[in-house]
Amino acid sequence: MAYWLLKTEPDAFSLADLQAAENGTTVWDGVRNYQARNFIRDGMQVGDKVFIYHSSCKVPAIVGIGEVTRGPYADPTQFDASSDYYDPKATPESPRWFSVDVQYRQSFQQPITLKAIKADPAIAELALKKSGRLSVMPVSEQEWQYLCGLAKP
DNA sequence: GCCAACGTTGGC
DNA sequence: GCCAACGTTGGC
Repeated sequence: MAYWLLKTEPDAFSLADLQAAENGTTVWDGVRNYQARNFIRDGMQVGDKVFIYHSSCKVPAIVGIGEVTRGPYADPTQFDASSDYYDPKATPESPRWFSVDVQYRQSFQQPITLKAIKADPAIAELALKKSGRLSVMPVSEQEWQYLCGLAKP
């Protein structure tokens, strides 16, 4: 079992939207970055825990937790010509992009803000601090436990 | 809305 | 295979 951080823009899809979705579950589609794709395709497994991070908003923060409940599998939007995420070079035989299903687990009473994360030397190695633009990134078990402690003081 | 960081594309 | 141009991300 591994731990991850997934970014989402709350204006487009928030943790509350995940909670409200059917079965509290959504397809995490539209990842179009190779490094992020590799983490999904080669690293993610059913049962993995994910932090949900809100980006491009007033208070960027880790706001809660979800769990991988299916996948990884080929991102269906890459084959959909009407989708913003359509990729004409992808085929079902050799898909280029991958998705997982993510199910809602919990919302933090106290979100862990990017400001707090940046100011905390205990998590200096967190990928979020180092590679600001990656939308899927691994989190170590130590980082996971530490951050959960911050969220529920 | 600005701009820095950085990934991707395409000409050579 | 290099690298300049370009586009996107995302904090502020």
